[in-house]
Amino acid sequence: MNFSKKNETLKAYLDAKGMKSTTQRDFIAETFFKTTTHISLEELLGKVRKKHSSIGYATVYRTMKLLNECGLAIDRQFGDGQSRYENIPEDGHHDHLICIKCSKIVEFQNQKIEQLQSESAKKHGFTVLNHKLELYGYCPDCA
Amino acid sequence: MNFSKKNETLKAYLDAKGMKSTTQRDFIAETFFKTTTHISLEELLGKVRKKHSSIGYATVYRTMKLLNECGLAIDRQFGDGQSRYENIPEDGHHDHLICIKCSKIVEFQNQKIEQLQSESAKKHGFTVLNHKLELYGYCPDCA
DNA sequence: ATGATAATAATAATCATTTTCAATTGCAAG
DNA sequence: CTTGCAATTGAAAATGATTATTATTATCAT
Repeated sequence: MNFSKKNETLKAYLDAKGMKSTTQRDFIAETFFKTTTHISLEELLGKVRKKHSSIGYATVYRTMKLLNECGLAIDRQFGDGQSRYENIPEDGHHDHLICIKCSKIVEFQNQKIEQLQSESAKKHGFTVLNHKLELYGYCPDCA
Repeated sequence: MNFSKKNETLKAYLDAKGMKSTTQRDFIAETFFKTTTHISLEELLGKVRKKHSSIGYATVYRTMKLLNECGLAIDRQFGDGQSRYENIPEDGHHDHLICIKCSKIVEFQNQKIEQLQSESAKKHGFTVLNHKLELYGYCPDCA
């Protein structure tokens, strides 16, 4: 996989802030870009440590905060007490079903909903760039 | 104000779980039902203690968790490290159009979207109690 | 290579939320 | 109306995620 565009964005952001590119930052970012779901910091650290076993918690936290700031990661809270970061997918946006009992998260897509959102927005003269749809309830196991 | 319907829902939920109705629970719920914004646990405790000064943190946390579980409160996280709860208005749920430039917020409702949400949820075996839909973009003035 | 500066890993500290537990309360059967 | 017992409570301790600290190490322009 090639993340040259994302890497470019990150590098530009670091430059602009007078920050440096490091082995750890690059590897954490690279690892994150390969993910497809909303990964928790702990899970990400696990993946990262398979190659670089000495990378610490704080570095992952700091790096993900950076990626969020430069628009490469979306910070999401699903109410289970953990922050998760979502890699911005190449193939479009997905919405979430969240179990309020066991915190299970299921992704789904519904093109019609997206379409209706655009209509509602247009009705109020809004130009929508981004949206967030979360449905809360009980999953099959907790119903 | 009269919250008989909400109180009924809460009582039914407690009954079904073999839980009891208590002075503290009732008062915390009543206090919460009067709120109109996203109140933090700490703020709610403050309001509650004006009348019942000895009610503890844990009881407020436990009660709000209950209200969330039976669909009477929406748990919201704004990324500031605190949980907030939103009281569900009597006249139905509102979705939000949010301007990323001037922060204007417009509420809207779309019955078809709600319907499609139910369908998506059912497809995954979820029972949805509440939802959150936020559309981010530019309002007419900022477009 | 050197030096100034930023970044890191490990650790401790912080802060919101949960759990624990002894004391209290609600409720239903008698 | 009392009694008995399970559920609930408040206070304090514990937990768990996140952040700050600090000595050490890595980066990069010179």
